[in-house]
This record gives sequence, structure tokens and C-alpha cells, in this order.
Amino acid sequence: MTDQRANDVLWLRDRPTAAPRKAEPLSVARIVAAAVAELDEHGVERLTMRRLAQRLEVTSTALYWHVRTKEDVLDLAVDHVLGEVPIPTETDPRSAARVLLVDWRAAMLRHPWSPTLLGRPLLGPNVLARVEFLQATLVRAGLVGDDLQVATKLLSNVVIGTAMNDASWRRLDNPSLVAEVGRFIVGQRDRYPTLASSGFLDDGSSDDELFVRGLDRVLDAVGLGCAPRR
Amino acid sequence: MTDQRANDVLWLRDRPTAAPRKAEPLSVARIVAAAVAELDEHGVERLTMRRLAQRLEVTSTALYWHVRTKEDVLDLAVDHVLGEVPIPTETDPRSAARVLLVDWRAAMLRHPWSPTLLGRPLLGPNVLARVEFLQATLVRAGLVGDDLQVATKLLSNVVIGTAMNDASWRRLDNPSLVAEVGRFIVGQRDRYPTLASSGFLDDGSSDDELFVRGLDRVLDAVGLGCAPRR
DNA sequence: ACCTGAACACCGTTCAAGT
DNA sequence: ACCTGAACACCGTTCAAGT
Repeated sequence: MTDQRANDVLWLRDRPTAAPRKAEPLSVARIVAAAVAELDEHGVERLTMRRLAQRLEVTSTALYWHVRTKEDVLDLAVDHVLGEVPIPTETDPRSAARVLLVDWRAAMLRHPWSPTLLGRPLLGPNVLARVEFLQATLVRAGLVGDDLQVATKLLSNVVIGTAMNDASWRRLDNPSLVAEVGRFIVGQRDRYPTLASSGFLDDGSSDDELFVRGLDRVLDAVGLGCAPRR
Repeated sequence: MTDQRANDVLWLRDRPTAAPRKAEPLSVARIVAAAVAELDEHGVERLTMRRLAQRLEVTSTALYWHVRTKEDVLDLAVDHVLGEVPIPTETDPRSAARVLLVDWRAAMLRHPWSPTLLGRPLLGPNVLARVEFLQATLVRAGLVGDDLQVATKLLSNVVIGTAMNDASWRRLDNPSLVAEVGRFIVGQRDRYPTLASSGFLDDGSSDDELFVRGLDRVLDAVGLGCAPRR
């Protein structure tokens, strides 16, 4: 039997008013933030409702009060990444589009798990705001009708394709493996003569540099004038 | 006790030499074929080692004698899809590249689950053979050095980005949902004025048409001459 | 309204054992 | 060499129950 009087003395009660303090309550925003952190640290295959809950110090089943499925969490995480892409302030349409797309790619590569999750239609508010800005910029540049649709799709496809490809290399953080792939190709130079001798997988020029050079050409091709004159 | 003499008479033995007939033995090729079929029918989220085994009439654990992990199966399935892309016979470099890329996209869209699996480095023999052909074609067209790398990456990124995007719409086989997305955007025309009025998601022109128009421009931009003259 | 606990119907993979 | 059966350590999700 414990001493009853202990509970009569305010200061002796165990953490009285500020007692269990359930930390801040759960919310969709907190869930998404935790998901992004977990994905950044451990990648997509380690993200589990149970691990996510653990990080938030709740039961895994608690998440389902705020979120309908795990897929919802992933969709929200992708949109969160797009939220990191600033809306450009440039006035020249070409440089506005250019900056947007460069930053878009950069955001996805900062979170290399994100390109793999682009499989579902991208309809989050942050995605749509960026696509809206892109297309509005193209309209300002004088594009209309099918030319406008072609340009919008082409530009976003270039970014997504790049992100997908380049991210796949960044995810395998083993740098020696890239070299091994190089040797693998060169070792079959009879099968892949061009790839072997062009140094396809060497990093003579960086991913980023090759991307912007390609992007500039697409911007030309799509009718956004030539490289920015100054 | 059964009559012993029955087993002495050849014709009375139960299915004597051609007895249990374990069907054809398992093999990596059979596993991959079954995986592609399963993916085509039920999509990526339903592909399970257990279901795959069931389709092949073996135990799920039997698969692991032929294959190291489920990821191996997926990698092989992707490479199988690329194997469906014919190597063009056109002599003109521009049309050779064009045909390759159009067929490449078509193959991925016939198997709409495949773009989602492009997350890992593409190093299968069928992929490499197509990339080798593409780059060899670009060399024939006179590209070298960084221009060659830029063009190779840009073109494959355009195809991958397109496949990713367009496949995501084909996977949700619910056609009314596309219309619903259209209404969703138009319903927020104050937020997305350009998207709402440009009919971004209407299918005025088909995916395929928008793609080839974009592709032709990229081919121009990359230094492959202008549209095929005839 | 918000969270817990127990439970269901699954997973991928390992490994000893059979033939 | 090739396959089975049992088992391990997980999953996502539902639902009654607590506060």
C-alpha cells in the first residue's frame, strides 16, 4: 500500500497539470512532414505506416483517422516536394519558364524518392499551381491551341523524365557502383560499341549541365525565342 | 490389400512412363512471361510472389531457386517490354530515331505498369540495345561529344516522361474520372485560369498526336535536320 | 473528436527437407 | 538440380473500445 497523503500535496503529485502532455495533436500536416523526413532518410521501400506512426509517437492505426490510405500519404508527400519549388519572379517568359523547370527538377532530386511516385495523376494544389504558372507563361510568350498543349506537355515531360533518370543514380548512394556499370558496358564493347566509346555513363559533364543544355534547346524548339539576350 | 498383379501389367500401371508429368519445368523465361501477363491483367500492386507462383502452378518459394528477389522479376519484366520495341530499319537517321522512340513509347503504354518501374537504373540487354541503337543513330547524324550526350539523354527523357504521364491516365480505366478531373479544374478557374480555359485535360488532340509533334520539335532542336523531306 | 489494442488477411524471404 | 512445407518477421487496414 502506498502513502495516500502523497497525492494530497500538490508538489508531490506526478507531473500534475502539465501532466502526460500528449505533445501536439496529430494532423495531416504533421503526418506529411514526418513522411517526407522518413522518405528522405530511408527511401520509399522503408516507409511503413507503422514506422511513420512510431516517428510521430502514435499507434499506426491512429493515422487512419487523418488519412484514408497509405497512398494518400504518398500523394501528399509528392505535392509537398512541389511546394518547395518557388514561383519565379522573372518577367521575361523564357527565363521564367527556365527557372521554374530548373528548380522543379532540383526539388525532385533533393528528394530522390519522389520521381518514382509520379505514377498517379498529379493533381495536388502545389503541382497544379506550378503547371498553371508554366502554361500561363507560355501563353504570355504567344502560344495558343495545340502548340500550347504540345509545349506544356513536352516541357513537363522533359523534367519528369530527367528527374526519373537522374534520381535513379542518386538513390544508389554507392558511388563505386556507377563505375562498375561503366566497366560493365565497356566490357561488352562488341555489343555496345557506341555507348562504350562515347563514355555514356562517365560524368564528364554533370547531370545538371546536360539537363540545362537540353532544356535550352527545347525552349528554342517550342517557340520561346533563343537563349536570353542581355 | 490390392491385387499385386495389376502393377505387373504395363498397360494397367497408372500413367506409366508419362506419369505425373510435372508440366514443363520452371525457368526464368517462364517466370518473366507469367509476371508480364499478371501485370497486364492486374497491375503492379497485385503482383505477388505467391500469385505469380500460383499462375505457374508451383509454390511461391520455388521461384527463389530461379530468381533472387521480387525486384529481379520486376527488372526482368521491364526489360521484356523493351524487347518488344523493334530495331528500326530506316536508313535516314532522323526517321530511324523517330520510329524507335515512337515504338518505345507505344510498348510502354501497352504495358502501363512499366513506366512506374523505371526507378532503378535501366541496364537490361534489351534496354541497352535500344539505347545503343539510338546513340549510334545520333552519331551517324553527325553528333559528337557533349552534343551527343545531351541529345541522347534528352530524347530518352522525353520518351520516359511521356510514358510516365500518359500511362498514369491509362491505368485508371475509369473514363468518367478523366472528365471529373476536368470539372475539378474548371471548378477552380479562379485558381487555375489558364488550365481551365486552355482545356489542358480535354482530349482535343490525342496523347499520341501531341507526343509526335513534340518529338519532331525536339529532333529539330537536337540537330537532326528538319521534318523528313520527301 | 481523437487515439489505442486486438485482430484479419495478407506479404517477401529463408531454410530444412524431400525427390 | 529442383521443388515443397513450415516458419519468421513483417505488412496495410478495420473496428470495437476507450477518453
